[in-house]
Amino acid sequence: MSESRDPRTRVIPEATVARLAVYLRVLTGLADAGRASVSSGELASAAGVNPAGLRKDLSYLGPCGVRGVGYAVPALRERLARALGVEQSRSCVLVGMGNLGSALAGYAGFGTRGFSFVGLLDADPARVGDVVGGTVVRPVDDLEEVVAEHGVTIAVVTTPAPVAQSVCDRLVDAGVRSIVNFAPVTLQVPAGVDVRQVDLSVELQVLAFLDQQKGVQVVGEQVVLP
Amino acid sequence: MSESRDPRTRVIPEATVARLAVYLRVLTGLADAGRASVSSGELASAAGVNPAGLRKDLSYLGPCGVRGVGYAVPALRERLARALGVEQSRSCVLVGMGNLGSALAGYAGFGTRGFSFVGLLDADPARVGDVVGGTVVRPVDDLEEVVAEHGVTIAVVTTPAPVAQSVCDRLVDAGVRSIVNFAPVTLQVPAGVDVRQVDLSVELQVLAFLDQQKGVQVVGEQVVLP
DNA sequence: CGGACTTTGTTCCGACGTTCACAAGCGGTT
DNA sequence: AACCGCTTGTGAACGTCGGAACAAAGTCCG
Repeated sequence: MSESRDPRTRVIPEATVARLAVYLRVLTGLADAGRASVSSGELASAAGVNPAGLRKDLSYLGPCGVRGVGYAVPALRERLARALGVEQSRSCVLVGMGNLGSALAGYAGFGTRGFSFVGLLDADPARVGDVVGGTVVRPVDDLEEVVAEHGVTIAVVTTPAPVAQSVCDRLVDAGVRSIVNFAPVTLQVPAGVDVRQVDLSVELQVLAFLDQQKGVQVVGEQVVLP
Repeated sequence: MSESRDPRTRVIPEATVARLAVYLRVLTGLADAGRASVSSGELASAAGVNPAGLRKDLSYLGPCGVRGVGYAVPALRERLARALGVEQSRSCVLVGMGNLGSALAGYAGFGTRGFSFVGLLDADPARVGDVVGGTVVRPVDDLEEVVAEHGVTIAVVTTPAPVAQSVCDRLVDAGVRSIVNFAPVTLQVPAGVDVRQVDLSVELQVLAFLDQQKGVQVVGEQVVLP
């Protein structure tokens, strides 16, 4: 139940993992530009974080820089990719080929970031057979088959909200252990399954709140607090 | 520069604000179902959080429940909407009408959640003039005009990565203070402007990392940590 | 009318994350 | 070969966040 205190197993905080992914993106850009090395200050600036925090994040992977010089771009890039588990491409399925699903499936950037959609599923027969991003859309009934076929463990849900939970249940039963959910519902999953919720409405409402706070200070427009 | 310590102004943590938006979504569903009251336990279960944490979140708004009974659904819903600043609809602009931008602009759910896209902008002349979700797409050159026209303070960026920063700069110059960015780049903004980054690649990579960790525990496959 | 049960609101505490500041180490230079 | 400047890596303090236990308060029932 409790995590082992094994000092050899460095536990990496989830917040750090998310930032490592950002560093990896920045490093890929630097590598494409032909840069050989970077300092923590420059990397931190490009990633929008504190330099000391960045160094601490990287230190979870063990020493990977050279003092007085900085970090070797290609080596650090590969090390981050290995730590994140995207060294070789990982297979994903995407359920729900509406506008949003089609947009995600057609985005070429995932291939270069270590992910490939091996299954695109939709319940609408009119959409089945379409080719999006080089993959053919299959009926949602093939869900279990596709997951088993490729040993998929990661799924993206872009279905309408009312069916998201049932799709999620089927995915979990089929063996999927990690889900990104774009439907505006909170998915109920058993322990051991990770869900990351992406909800534009929530993002907008957080901004609206911050905006409102700023509005009081900047504009001076009266805002009645009950 | 520093926040005022005014005891009347309850400072609400950003993490709490994000959860309040989730509670609001759940409450709207309950209201549509005709429910009159809810307990913190039921709300917390539906939102996927701890009941005690939920009560603490709500307590930032002041007492809003009845002991021994629970929370009145319509009253709490309205109170949350007011706290988040989405009591009346807020105007937003969306820049970049590719697949993703079109998907977001066409999603009807934002209207019911207090947001309306009063401006849809794209650099491609072939897309200008299209009607998405009832709004006509205008050239990106109209950006400053549209923002000023409606007093827009919130923007959504769904452009290709290379132009996201320049679009962001123009938005900020035009007066936008809150931005949701879907482009896979870290936007540089002056102080006082809030950016919320949404990056599916990052979400997937975090899941890949967690997935990999689970794989070590379950499968027992050796993973060499240098 | 009083007591007991239910549910909220609050307080306390432990853990986590972030930041600052300093020591350690490497390269370049004289 | 030794020194100096630069950058990494780490240790410690601070603030924040999340969870659990407890007290307050209102309702329902006998």
